[in-house]
Amino acid sequence: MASKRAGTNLTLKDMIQGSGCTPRTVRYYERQGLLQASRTAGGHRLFPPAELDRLNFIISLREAGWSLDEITALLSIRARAPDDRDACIELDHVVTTQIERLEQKIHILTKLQEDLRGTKRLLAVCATCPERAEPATCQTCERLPEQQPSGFRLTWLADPNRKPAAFDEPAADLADADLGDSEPSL
Amino acid sequence: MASKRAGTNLTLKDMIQGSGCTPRTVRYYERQGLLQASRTAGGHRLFPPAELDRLNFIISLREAGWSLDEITALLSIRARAPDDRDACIELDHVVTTQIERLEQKIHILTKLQEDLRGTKRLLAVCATCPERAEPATCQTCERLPEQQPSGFRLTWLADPNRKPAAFDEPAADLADADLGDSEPSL
DNA sequence: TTGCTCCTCACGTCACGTGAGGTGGC
DNA sequence: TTGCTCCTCACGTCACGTGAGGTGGC
Repeated sequence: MASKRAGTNLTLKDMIQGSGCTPRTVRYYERQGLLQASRTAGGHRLFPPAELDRLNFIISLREAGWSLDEITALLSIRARAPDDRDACIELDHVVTTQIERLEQKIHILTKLQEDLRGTKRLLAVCATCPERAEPATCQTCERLPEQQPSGFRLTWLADPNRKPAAFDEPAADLADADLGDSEPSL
Repeated sequence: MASKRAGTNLTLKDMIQGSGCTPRTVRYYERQGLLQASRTAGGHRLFPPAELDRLNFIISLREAGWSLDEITALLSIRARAPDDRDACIELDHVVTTQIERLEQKIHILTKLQEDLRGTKRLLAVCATCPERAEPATCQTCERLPEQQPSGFRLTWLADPNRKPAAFDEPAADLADADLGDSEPSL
């Protein structure tokens, strides 16, 4: 009743420093019931050390694209299940599904990373460009390979005068037309 | 003025099928100016084929954690830059930073995946548990290794009677106390 | 005692989702 | 002509962010 020092417990600051997230996020998670905290006499939060593990696990799942509701459900499977056999089966199912979802997500991010590495290589070519070219003329530049990463095509070769696509014409037509009224399109 | 068939252009449906996202997302991106579309006489959207590439690139960047504002900025770097030299330097900088951010994110997701694989292995052990045990007693189970993945600890070993952490006591005390008034904590 | 941190409202925002009610197009 | 898709409001939601104004604690 009197011994309410921080003691072995963690303050909000400890939680921030141990996780890298913002104070607002920690408070929000506590209000949503994802984290549990006691209070000092002055109303400051005190977290048991295990809550930091829990916070970091929650953050990882958020990075992986889980909603807070999904995370809440995962963390309460064993408590909610009628018995441990059911809980074990359900947990295994959720975990298995998530491992596959992660596989896909990692695949997408790895492909994006490769695309950006390729983009960087081609930008290095353009950095030594002998002429001050327009994006439209870059599209036929013989210093560039036939196949280019989409990051390069979309950031470097895209027509800066992208119009509202009002006409039913192939993109090739844009290469030698409309270079007169150039507005950087803000 | 008259030839407003779909022709080489893509309908909303084509965009959905080619990207896997929802119609709402495509409409939202168009309204935000991230995608461009013409309209049929009846008001239906028509997208130039290149917009599908753009959409898929946007989706990848969203998966990687970019905001739509960041994506808009990236896609307009060359159009906004005073000249190509500047644009090239800025693009290279953004791309380089993003490659590193992706490295970190992939690392986090890979670690989570490994953690979940370990969790799955231990759940297989618990699935053949000879006794109907409580989470608290599981914590000292000799069939489990000393070090356990955090996913396993947090979903399987966590005290189902997690209390508001009102006392400044180590978690170990919870293992052999308070098993009387069990409420599944909804 | 000072300064930094913490607190609670309350409103804002980003990226969409969800109906409601009506129209286009093969 | 029927059915499926598309359209635009308009309001809701999720996961926080952003001040405003005040208090705790080493």
